[in-house]
Amino acid sequence: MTEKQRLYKQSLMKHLYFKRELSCADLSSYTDKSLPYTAKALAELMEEGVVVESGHAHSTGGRRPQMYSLKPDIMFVVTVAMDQFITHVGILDMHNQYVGEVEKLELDLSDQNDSLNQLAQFLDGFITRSGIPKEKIAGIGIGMPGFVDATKGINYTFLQAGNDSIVSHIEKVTGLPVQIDNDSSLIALAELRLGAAREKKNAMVVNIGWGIGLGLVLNGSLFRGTNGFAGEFSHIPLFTNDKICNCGKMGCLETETSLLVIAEKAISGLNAGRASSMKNLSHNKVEDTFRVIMDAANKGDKYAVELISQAAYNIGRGVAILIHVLNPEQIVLSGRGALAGKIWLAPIQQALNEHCIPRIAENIEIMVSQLGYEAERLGAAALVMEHFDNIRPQRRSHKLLTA
Amino acid sequence: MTEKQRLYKQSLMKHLYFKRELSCADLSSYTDKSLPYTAKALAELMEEGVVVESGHAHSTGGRRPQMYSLKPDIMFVVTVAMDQFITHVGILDMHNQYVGEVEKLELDLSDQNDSLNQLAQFLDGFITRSGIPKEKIAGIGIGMPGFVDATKGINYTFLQAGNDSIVSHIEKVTGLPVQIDNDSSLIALAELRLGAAREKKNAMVVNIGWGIGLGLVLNGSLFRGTNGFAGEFSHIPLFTNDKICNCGKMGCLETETSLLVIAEKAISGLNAGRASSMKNLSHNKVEDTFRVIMDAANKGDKYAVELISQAAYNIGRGVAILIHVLNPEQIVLSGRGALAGKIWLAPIQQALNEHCIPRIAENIEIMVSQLGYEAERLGAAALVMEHFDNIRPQRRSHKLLTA
DNA sequence: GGAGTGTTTATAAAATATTTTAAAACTTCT
DNA sequence: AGAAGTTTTAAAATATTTTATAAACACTCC
Repeated sequence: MTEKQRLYKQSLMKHLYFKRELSCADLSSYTDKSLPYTAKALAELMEEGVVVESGHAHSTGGRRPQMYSLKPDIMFVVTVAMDQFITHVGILDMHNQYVGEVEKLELDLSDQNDSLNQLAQFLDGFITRSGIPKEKIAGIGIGMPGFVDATKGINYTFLQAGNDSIVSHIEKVTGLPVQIDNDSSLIALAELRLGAAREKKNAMVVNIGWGIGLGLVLNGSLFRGTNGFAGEFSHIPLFTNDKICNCGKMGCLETETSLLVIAEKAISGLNAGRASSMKNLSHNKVEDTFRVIMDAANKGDKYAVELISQAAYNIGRGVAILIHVLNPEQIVLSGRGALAGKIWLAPIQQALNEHCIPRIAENIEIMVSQLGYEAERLGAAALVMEHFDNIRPQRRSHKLLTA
Repeated sequence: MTEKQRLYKQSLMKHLYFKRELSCADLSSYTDKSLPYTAKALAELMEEGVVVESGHAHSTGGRRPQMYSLKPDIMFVVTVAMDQFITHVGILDMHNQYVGEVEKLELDLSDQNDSLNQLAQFLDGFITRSGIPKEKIAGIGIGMPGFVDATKGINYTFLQAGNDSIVSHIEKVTGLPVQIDNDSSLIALAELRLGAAREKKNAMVVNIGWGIGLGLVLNGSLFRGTNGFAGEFSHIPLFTNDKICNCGKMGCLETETSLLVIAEKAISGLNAGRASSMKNLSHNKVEDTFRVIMDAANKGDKYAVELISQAAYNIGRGVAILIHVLNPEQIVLSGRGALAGKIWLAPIQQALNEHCIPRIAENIEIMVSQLGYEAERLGAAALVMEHFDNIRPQRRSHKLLTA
């Protein structure tokens, strides 16, 4: 088998991973190769035990197509979803089902000490504990907040690795191929391949969290810009307020819209005597504080709704800019904030009505993500599979395709 | 010769058009085909008289490559650059040299009457007068302001064509393939293929004119969004002023930055007694008024410089947003405004310093276009050639490749 | 200032990849 | 039951790359 054919088969596997189940004709048109040619490759993959038949699909007026899917245990992906304090690690099979438990690692990203090595060691141990042989692991996908240069494998904000890159350090420790990217981009990737943005060509995925992240789907694929920094939505200069952002500048979108800002406004508002059902908010436990605010808003607490609406409206102003510049067909709200769902939707829509030229906004679909907390984890796995058909061969165990 | 080979040769021609002169090895790597294969196609193109040898290039350490270029008169492109009042029409050969004179047509775009048909008839007459047989014309490229849907061939702002599209109407009258796009996008295309953004993967081309246009180069090609509306920079909601924009909304970038606004500010400032060397500004002749302001600024008139600087700074704020969202490697200033050159540069840079996260802005190259008024015309020609390797065959005369 | 070494381009022949064509096998619709 | 549409398979034809070899040139070393 030549390199080229191997690559083609990997590309088929990639499509089968993302779409779960496809006919030979589907694969042929996705890969732009002729039917007989993909049929041949598919037959080989079945011979190798990688692909299995999975029944027949409905007829569309002719012979019913034989469907194919990946054998779920032919390969696995390690997914790592980090936030500032906690890292979730899991293993997914080729049907995106968890194998074993998702484990938590308490890792303070802003702690400059030894976090990277801690992570690497933990991952190596986790893989060993799982009992899955490394030859069957396609790679490790990592999502983290911060300024991530995905091509260099570096995070300029967290986990400094000295001279080494994050990617190469973990690759050395685990012996497996590693991919990293910014959390918002991975959420967008998950939506693109497995979620609301499937089949969309241009979509904006807004990640409402401690900052306001953005993942861009342009021309049907994830867009990362020149250095992988694209989507720094949180720090666009949109206000003429005097609030200093933690990026050092003033007037960033984040200074009026992030969950942190909402929490702080709530606390100072209550202290100033605003009437509300909310109680016991604390600066220290932002996570809890925010949950309380969300719950109150869901129950109709007027002040809580007002706080969220203000933030949402301002996010909407930012989204209006995106719409004018990029003319997307869909906006997906995602992240912690979006879990509260539709409270965000109306004020954002309101802002779009006020700030968008009607013709450019009229057909845009605005929705809340269904993937929830799974988004980043699925995105991390998707990141590995996204590269599966053009990964450097020496980085992949040879046994994967001959097992 | 099969369809596929014909397409491949057309793709070679396209590359030769844009790069002017290439070696066989260059073409092979641009098109991702093997050297012997492109050598064979190239030999055929030479046989057909389409391609000629054009000397040897310098050696890069080995045998000097034979260079090839298109025979300039093998084919021609009609370029049409429209603004609100005047339309410039010309014919370019395969070396981007004008054949005959550029002709002007006074055509008021906002006049709903019969402008489209007038244009179509004028173009047909122009082509006939040129003496070039239609079989040798690859197509007509048209750039115009407004909301252009390039795939549908419609302009929602100007030149309504009833049930018909602009493209199909002109195709019917002239019998030639027609492409249209928004003026700012064409300027960006010209910069990408023939100007400052050659070899760049991500660039923003800002078109400073009666509005502030934007052309986006993303992943090495022109980005148009879902409906071809991408780049509506002029109407992003960036200010909380009360000025009503001609789009009907308030706070658009255009309300503080367009050349029209600068002219109006200048007039009212002078009426209010501001000291300046500028004289005789008039609301009616904005074109002249703006020229006077530019000249004054170039000569150091303090008020003129101040007016332009304010506008430029605000454009810079908008560009800062683009930089955060799209992480480009280059910003090109273009259009009428940029003809005044470097007066704009400093305030824009100033705004970026204030509003951009340093790491994301530090390597961005900001420059003034060298193409000047030629940009849109070259872009219109480039638009035709951009589609040359995937145009529907029935839309092209058969003689082009067998002449 | 030539001989040797390494690099790049050019071309022909051989090998392989890929598509086209055609026919068979199903399914649905009428 | 027959017509029309769709998938599947096999054989033939074509497209494309690989391999091998030669030619042209730059650079270094003596």
